[in-house]
Amino acid sequence: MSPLSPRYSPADVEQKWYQIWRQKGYFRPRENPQRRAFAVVMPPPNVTGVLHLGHALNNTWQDILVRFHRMRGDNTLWLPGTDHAGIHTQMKVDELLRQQGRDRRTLGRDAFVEEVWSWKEQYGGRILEQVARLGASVDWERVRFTLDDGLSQAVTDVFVQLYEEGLLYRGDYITNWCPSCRTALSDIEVEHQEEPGHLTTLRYPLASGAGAILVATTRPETMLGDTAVAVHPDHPRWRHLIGETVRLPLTGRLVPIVADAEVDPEYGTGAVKVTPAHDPNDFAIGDRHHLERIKVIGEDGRMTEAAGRFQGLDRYQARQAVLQALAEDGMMAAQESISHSVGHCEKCATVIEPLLSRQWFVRVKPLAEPAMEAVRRGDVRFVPERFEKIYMNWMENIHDWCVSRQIWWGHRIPAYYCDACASLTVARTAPAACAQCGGPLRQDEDVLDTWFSSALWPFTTLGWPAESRDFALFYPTSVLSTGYDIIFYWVARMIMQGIHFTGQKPFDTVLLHGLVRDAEGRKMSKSLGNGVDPLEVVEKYGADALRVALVLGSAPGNDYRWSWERFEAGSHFANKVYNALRFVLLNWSPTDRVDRTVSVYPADQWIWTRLNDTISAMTGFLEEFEFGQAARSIYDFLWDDYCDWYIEMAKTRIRLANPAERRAALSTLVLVAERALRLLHPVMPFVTEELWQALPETGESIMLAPWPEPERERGDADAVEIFRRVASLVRTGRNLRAEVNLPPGQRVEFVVRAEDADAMAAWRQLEREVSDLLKASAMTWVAETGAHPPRASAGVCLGGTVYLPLEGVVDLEKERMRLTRAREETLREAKRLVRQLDDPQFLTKAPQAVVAKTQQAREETMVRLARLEERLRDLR
RNA sequence: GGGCGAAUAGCUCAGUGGUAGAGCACCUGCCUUACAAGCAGGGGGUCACAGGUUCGAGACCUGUUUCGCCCA
Repeated sequence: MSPLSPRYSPADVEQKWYQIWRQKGYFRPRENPQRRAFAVVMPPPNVTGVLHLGHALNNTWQDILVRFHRMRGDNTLWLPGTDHAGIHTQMKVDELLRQQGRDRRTLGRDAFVEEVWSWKEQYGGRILEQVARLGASVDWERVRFTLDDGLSQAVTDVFVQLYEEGLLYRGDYITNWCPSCRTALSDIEVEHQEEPGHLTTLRYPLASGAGAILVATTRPETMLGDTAVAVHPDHPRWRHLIGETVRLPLTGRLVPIVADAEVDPEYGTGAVKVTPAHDPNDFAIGDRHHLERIKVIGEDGRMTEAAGRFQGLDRYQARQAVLQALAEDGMMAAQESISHSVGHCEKCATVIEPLLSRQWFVRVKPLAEPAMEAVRRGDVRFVPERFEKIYMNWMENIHDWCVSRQIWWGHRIPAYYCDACASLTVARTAPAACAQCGGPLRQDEDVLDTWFSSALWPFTTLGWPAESRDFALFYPTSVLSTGYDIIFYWVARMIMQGIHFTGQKPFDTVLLHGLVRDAEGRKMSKSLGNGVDPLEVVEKYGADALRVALVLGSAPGNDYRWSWERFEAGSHFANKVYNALRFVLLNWSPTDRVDRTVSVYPADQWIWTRLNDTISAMTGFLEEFEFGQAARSIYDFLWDDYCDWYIEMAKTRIRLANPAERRAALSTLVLVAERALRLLHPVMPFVTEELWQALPETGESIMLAPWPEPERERGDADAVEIFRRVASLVRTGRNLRAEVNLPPGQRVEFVVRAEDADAMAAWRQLEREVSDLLKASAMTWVAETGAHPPRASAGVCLGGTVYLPLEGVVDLEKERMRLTRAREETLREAKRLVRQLDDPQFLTKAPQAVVAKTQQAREETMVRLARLEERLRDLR
């Protein structure tokens, strides 16, 4: 550090230290099995991603934890990596090809996958480079990618094992189909939104000609695929029609009216049209009644051949055309506007088409049970705790998981089909030929859901299923830090798969952060343009400022609103710390040696006591993942205690006193700062390293320095009392100066009257400091009985009265009003305390410490009241 | 329909049963040789509402209102 510039410039500092740390291997775990392990696997950002503030927040949390544990001597691993993001990446490369006038389909699968790989090589590592800019102390030798050989083999192994255990099956079911992405999705990849729509009532004439049955639908175009009408068996209006046949309008198909208890008799007309190929409920009804499944909408969202004259129309055009045709035939009975929930693809926002298709599913319930039990018995803990309920609630109502995706980028499903004998083989390595008939095999075209491989992340990254040293040392991992929005996608599945495959939970603690929003509380989105690139913040204010701003005033699980003001405040703090140390270093001469003996000077003992308290508080907060409060405690210590009080008091001895006193003050400044920087290091790694290295007699790196422990022998309770009195005196004196509008630089005389010997002794021990802090030209100390100036502005403080004797300046009327106000306030306070201490219930039931504290407060308040009244009498 | 959260200073938010806090904004005065990205002083609150538990509730319990989110 060059102490020349009065402004801290993070840009000069941050990149330098990160490179040094990385080169020297400080980010690597010590791999000492004797030490307690602390392992975190980074939630893999996807390779298409650009860093956003959510990543910055999450990585800051993880880095705080990891640096804290490393300093505590734990065998600490933070493993980074990225995720292949199947659909998302494929879309990205599709777009790229389109710009080049090329197309995935004409390119062919192998060539396309080659394209994606080369794209990944070019851009895939960028997000990790961005993470590095935040100061993340990850082990770069252990970077993983979900499509790495080892991880891919593990995915295949897992698939095969689940299949052999009967937990994985292939079948024809209604799936959430995205006509734009052209793939099936799992239930949770569908986002439901309330949207305006129409509920249309259709007239379905009975084949017998004896009237019609009315059915209500929000999706009239699917009527072309109807294969039944269903009513509740007890429905009063329609019950008598059960068993009759309906002649379906437009198609003329004859379909039965069936009874099904699942039909809600209250909804619509109480009768529903049944389209087993296009609705999950209708599919279930179709299953129960063995109905035909007719697909009238295809994978491209257009009407199929089965839709007859509507073939080729887009599903929304078809809706209009079908409605018009029905109206012309007099089959439209009514239409009303309604609001209903519509599913959208979370990737591209296209309306999801429930479609009958053949997919692979994981039977989840058997996996969910042990995963719930692990949380129930506290084996896996959620922070904040309330998310346990959300997890449990979802797990209890879990449905089978559709894991096949009709895309090319990802882990290809290890299932092989023989067209000759229609047999299916699921195998770890591709078989040469069909085991049944010796015929040729073709591999399943589909790949697995990206989350299927992400679910294995905590153990496959450590080498599983091989019996690796890392797995033995670091699994189960310690903390999984992520946003509450992916509890279902990822956290729940990791717990299920982890327990099922390794027999152990994947992590002890799930630490959840909230969403980062803009100043108006909106989610950040590209279309709104309300996000901010964290690197822009880093360039403007530094990574330390970004980190401390993200942490200060935030709490686990709560959303965070970002604003430039918060980042700016963070940079102000970095600058404050820099300047505090700059002051120390400017006064330190190269020949000085640090005096490590215990100083008995009250100011020194006071700052050590405050430091010790801060160490205890901060350690506790970090252990409980209360990063906001941890940051707050070191922030307050450095700014309020160290800068505003201690440095100001130390200046007295540095400037005036003899060499021994000067050395004691400077050594305390250095020693306390050294420890405070260590406390701050996990939150603000760069500025703390820079300053720590500049301090005399430190070490190789603050990263390797131990986490501070309280040093009680250096603190002292009496010193705290002395400081309380001194601070009260100084505040009161400054207040007087401000009341009479004295220019801050002007030196004036103060008279201080002590109410007893203790107060006098306390003040006199630090009288030089008091004099400096008050900018006094002279201090006159008088005893209770001593003479005091009648024509003076006066204020009551803890331990006595301060007088500012200024002939002609004192406005007696104003003085009386001020004192009267103070007396009234004090009187209210005194009454409250007296009332509380008169209550026998309080005296017997409240803890002794609270009673003692209240008694002390009462005594101090009563004395203060008496002195205010005395002063008011003086003014009469 | 079920569940979860939020409601605290003008704004954004911390707050772990014991005298209501921070940052920003606001008012007054200061470029006091660490820092104007700063210093000193100041104003500003029925802790959404109503009950309850407790010696004591912003915090715990019950209900209500408003807003947000998740699930179906």
